[in-house]
Amino acid sequence: MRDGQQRGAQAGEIAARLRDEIVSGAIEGGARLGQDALAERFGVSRMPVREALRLLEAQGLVDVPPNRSAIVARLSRDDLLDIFDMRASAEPLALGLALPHLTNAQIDRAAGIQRDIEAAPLDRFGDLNAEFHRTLHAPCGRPRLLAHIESLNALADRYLRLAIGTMDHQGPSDAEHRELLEACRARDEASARAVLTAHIVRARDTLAAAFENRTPQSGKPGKGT
Amino acid sequence: MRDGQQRGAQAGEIAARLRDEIVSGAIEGGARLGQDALAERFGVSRMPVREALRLLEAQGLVDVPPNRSAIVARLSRDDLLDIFDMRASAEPLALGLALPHLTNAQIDRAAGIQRDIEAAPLDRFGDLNAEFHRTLHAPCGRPRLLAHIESLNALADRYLRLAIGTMDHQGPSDAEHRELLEACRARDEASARAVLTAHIVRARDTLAAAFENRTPQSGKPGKGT
DNA sequence: TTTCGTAATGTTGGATACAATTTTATGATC
DNA sequence: GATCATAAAATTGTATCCAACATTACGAAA
Repeated sequence: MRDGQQRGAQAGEIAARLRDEIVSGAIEGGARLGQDALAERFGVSRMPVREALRLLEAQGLVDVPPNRSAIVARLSRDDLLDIFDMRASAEPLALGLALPHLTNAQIDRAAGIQRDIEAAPLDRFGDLNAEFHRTLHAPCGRPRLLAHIESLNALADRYLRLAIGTMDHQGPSDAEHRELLEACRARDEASARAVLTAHIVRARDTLAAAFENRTPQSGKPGKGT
Repeated sequence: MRDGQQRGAQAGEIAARLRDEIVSGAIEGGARLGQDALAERFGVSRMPVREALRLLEAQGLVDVPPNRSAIVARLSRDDLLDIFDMRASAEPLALGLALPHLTNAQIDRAAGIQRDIEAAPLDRFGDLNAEFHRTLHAPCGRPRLLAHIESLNALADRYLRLAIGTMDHQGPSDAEHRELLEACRARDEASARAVLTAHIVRARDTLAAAFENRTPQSGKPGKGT
């Protein structure tokens, strides 16, 4: 970690790596993130670690209570609904704004990503799926909205990984993605928004059901690394 | 500043005071926020100042480029549209979710706030208006959604203050608030959402028009304190 | 005069050191 | 054995110090 990066980038780098581990489930909800342990692990002082934790807090992935160790945000059914309803509200907005500026080349690119999704292993679904939607949303030209959606996707991925493979999510998702591409090709905003909303709402309900039947994760703290 | 606060609260306190000054326009967009100057002004070291700047950055009120001084986010028409379209998407969602849990007492409280709005001086409109909407949204029980809306309102207030008084915003706004209260009393979700959406979209368009005719703020840096 | 390169100044990022708070461990008392 | 008070250890918050980067000032050359 020490070398090979610009001066003000340590916090961002640490945040990115922690984010990956939290989203992937390598670090479970409720785990303690001690500043000292993290600093030693990444070979830096506690200062960039603190900034990284603040970044993750702003994104909603960790909770940083005053004078106490940071805690990885716990998963809950209410939180899942909170996140996915926000997605169902924000993403169709971005798509609708992007549609008039969307080029056929961009739609083709999204279609290519969808082919990758159907061919690639399941553990890459999260990243590819985000890339698919990002391609369709980007032309909206709204930096704040896009950042908001990215942030929500990171939160949503934690729930997705819990359920992926356990339920029949992939089949319907692929079909909906193709429907979405068709609506985009036709530049049919109402249809595209409706398909996307239904896509997210169905994912929400599928994941909520899967979340209830999950193998209960160890509720105890679990010393963090 | 030194006394009268808990140990881990300096950053939050500083952030709150800076936020007020930015939102109220006391510090203009583009102003430099030097860590040293802020630390001296608040009578603390640069460390809590840095955290405060990160908080404000996460909220989108300042830009913190690496190795350079923080800058108060500049206002722009595109940014205004970005913010208000997100509000028009998020707030009706919160209202719709809150409506089934909304009590008559809460609606009465909102009506009381609306009476205050119509009586109070214009410079209190921002706070009271936020309180009015907060009262109606709170029962939705979605912490992330509510925090998102609060954050957007702080951003929106900057544009509101630019235009307040210059255009006929107050009249329509009061009427729309009363319409909204009626729809809530009738527990008519579709109507309430429609009224709120129109309320925000009209505000967006009014403020966008006012923004074009604004007295051009000094585009130069302006040493910030 | 303009432009480019270099030095001086100012400002931020990170490391170390210390103070305050929380947490855990210990022991006394019921 | 359980509970509460007290003390030790661990952990965070803040201050101070140094190094790296950026900006500005200055001067030389075209």
